[in-house]
Amino acid sequence: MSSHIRRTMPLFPMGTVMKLTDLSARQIRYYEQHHLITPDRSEGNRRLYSLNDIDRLLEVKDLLDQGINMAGIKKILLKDDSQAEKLETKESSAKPKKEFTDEELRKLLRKELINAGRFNRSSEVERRFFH
DNA sequence: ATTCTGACA
DNA sequence: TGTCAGGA
Repeated sequence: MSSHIRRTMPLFPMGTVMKLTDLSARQIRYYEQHHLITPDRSEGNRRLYSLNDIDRLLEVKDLLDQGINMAGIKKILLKDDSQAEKLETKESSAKPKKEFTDEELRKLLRKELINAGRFNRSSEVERRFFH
């Protein structure tokens, strides 16, 4: 019931998302313009992506690798959204999409924690991935 | 060093 | 989509 805040919490900068998804910054920003993702912004106007954003980008990459164009991807993903909303409104949300192994996340997140941890000590992130 | 927006030889 | 400029 609070997993939502976790998956929507703004966590990673562009560089990390690029490595995690294997997509270029250009592509990632392009998909945002097409409303496939809506990352938050830091005070310095830097994009901050959530775990949901990562999952969404990986779905986009899958469809892309399948030869589907932006129009098709939008149709598929935006349809998923309307369905997900109807489910949430009905109390029954089920979206188990863990595309990463804990090791992968820990490795890529360690650097984030070194920085974020400096300001946000013993944060939600640390408890989630290192305990 | 990293990311951002706008633009296109 | 890549890539470069000019800022933050």
